[in-house]
Formats: sequence, C-alpha cells, structure tokens
Amino acid sequence: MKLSKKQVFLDFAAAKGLKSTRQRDIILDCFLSLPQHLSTEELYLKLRESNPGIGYATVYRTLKLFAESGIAREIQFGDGQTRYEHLHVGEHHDHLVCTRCGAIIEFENETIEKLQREVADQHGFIIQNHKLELYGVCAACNR
Amino acid sequence: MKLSKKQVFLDFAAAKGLKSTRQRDIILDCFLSLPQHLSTEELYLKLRESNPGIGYATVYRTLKLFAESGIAREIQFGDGQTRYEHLHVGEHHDHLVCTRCGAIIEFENETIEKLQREVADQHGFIIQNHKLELYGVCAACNR
DNA sequence: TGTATATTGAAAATCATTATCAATAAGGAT
DNA sequence: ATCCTTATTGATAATGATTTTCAATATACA
Repeated sequence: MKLSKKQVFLDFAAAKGLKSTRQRDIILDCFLSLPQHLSTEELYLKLRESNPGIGYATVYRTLKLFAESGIAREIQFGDGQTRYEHLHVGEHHDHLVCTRCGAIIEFENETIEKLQREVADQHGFIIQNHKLELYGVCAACNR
Repeated sequence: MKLSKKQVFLDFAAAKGLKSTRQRDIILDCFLSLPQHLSTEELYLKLRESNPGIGYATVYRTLKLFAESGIAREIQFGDGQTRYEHLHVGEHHDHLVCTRCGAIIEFENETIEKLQREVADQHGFIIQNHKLELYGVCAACNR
C-alpha cells in the first residue's frame, strides 16, 4: 500500500533528523488540503487566516523541505512566482497554461515521455526529471 | 532567401518607429556573435569589455526588444536568471539540462511536437509556444 | 530537569528586474 | 544647417520575490 504524502514527509523529516514542530504540521496539513499550483504567498495568506502567528520565512523554508522530501515540486510559469504542486513519488504530469486567463490544465502522455527517454538515451543523458509546458489559449477563452 | 536575424530586427525596429542607436547596434552585434543561452548579466559583462559606457538597464531593455522582434527567446532554467537564446522565425528546439555541470544540449523532435499538438487539440487548446526541458546528468558527467 | 541543537518570526539583506528622470541623441521638418 | 518633437540612454532608486541573520524559543533525548 502506498504511503500517504504526510507519512512520506514525516519519514523524510525523521531520516534527516528534523524536529517536529507545530508550524510544520500546520503548513503540511494546509498544503495537502489545498489545490495544486499554489504560490508561496497564496499558501501563506491562506495559513494566516487560521494561524496568524506563522511567519513568511517559515512558509518558504517549509515548502522547500516539501520539495526536497519529494511530496511537492517547484514549478514556474514565468510570472515571477514559484509555485508548488503536490506530487506522488513517480507521478508526473505536464501543463497547458492559458496565457489569457491563467488557467492551468494538467495532462499526462506516456508516449511523449517515452520519446523523451529516447532522446535522452541518444545523448547518453540520464533523466532525473522534466518539465513540459504548452502555452496558449484555452477552450474557454478562444470562443 | 531567409532574412538575417539582424535584418529581421532592423525591420521590426523600423515598423515600430524605433530610432536606431549606437548602443542597440552594438548590443545586437554582440548578442548575435555570442553563443546561445546567455543571461542578461553575462551579455552585459561581455559588452562592457569593449564598451564600458553601456548601462545595465539598456541591456535589459534591448534584450526584451529582441524577444519581441522574434530573433530571441526568453528561457529560464530555474536558476533565477532569465536567459536569451537566438531564434529563427518558426524555429524551435528543446533542452537537455545537466544538473551537475550546467551544460545545455539542444534537440528537436518533430514527433513530440506532433503529440503536443494532439494533446492541445483534445483540450480545445490553441498552442502559442511551448517549453520542454529534460533535467538530468549528461554523458560527460555520468562516467 | 538539563543540555545541545533545530526552529521560529521579524527584520534586514540580497538578487534580478523594472521604473524614474534629467540629459542626450535621432530623424524629420523648416 | 537648425529647430523641434520624441525616443533613448545611463545612473540610480524602487520593486518584488526570496534568503539570511539572529536572538528567543521549542524539541528531543540523556
């Protein structure tokens, strides 16, 4: 059975000798309960609603830990803000980004992934991860 | 016959009513003579070697114009700096980025592009451009 | 309970980029 | 050639996101 993201992070923290803190627990629960692609600031504002005491720096630090632990991934859509999305180990998806309304649609395509691996092989390159984003106008915007 | 990038930019500038300036000419020549994927700062430093008078802001402004004119494209590899690469109209390539030595290898794959268009079609999405980067360890580094 | 160490929050610092603005340069009109 | 309008420049200040600093506090374990 697959471990929950929460457990994955707690294991990571334990292995790294991190102490468990109230703030990290709160941020973890909040992060997991919210939708994908949140920017640090969005999460911070959300957190403040129920926990006014939490500092900006702590949110930044904690999100970086999430990324390091593998339960989240940093993404950038060119708007100058780093966003974080949930991530199961081994899971991967790519994005359609609407340049008009900002909507983000996720997709997966195993054929594309296979071709990527072939390209990498041809160059003797070992892929760790990848990023694929298609920018354009979404269905709702182009009518 | 295909227009040179230099001519493409000059046409763009003329159409936009921009005045031609010594600085822009210098920056254009320098940019075109240097390799791909230069950051603004790298180009700025290179320029200063032969033209100490050119200001930082001018380099930023001019590179933005290059991107607007279509002869260059902004790319970001997650290191916090915007880079610019040369671009012929209609030309497109993707990147293998070595996370160990920082090497950037370009590739093109028409099959992947076709699949991308299919994915977009399925979502009623009109692609304007795309970004595909494979991060990993290059051949030179993994031996 | 004591102690070593990780963590926190507030504020200052940093880094890349952008805006401001007075001085200058270009390109046409006269 | 000179005037005039407008774009451009460079220095500097401002911005916005992220990081660092550091003293105070909390945690884990002996």
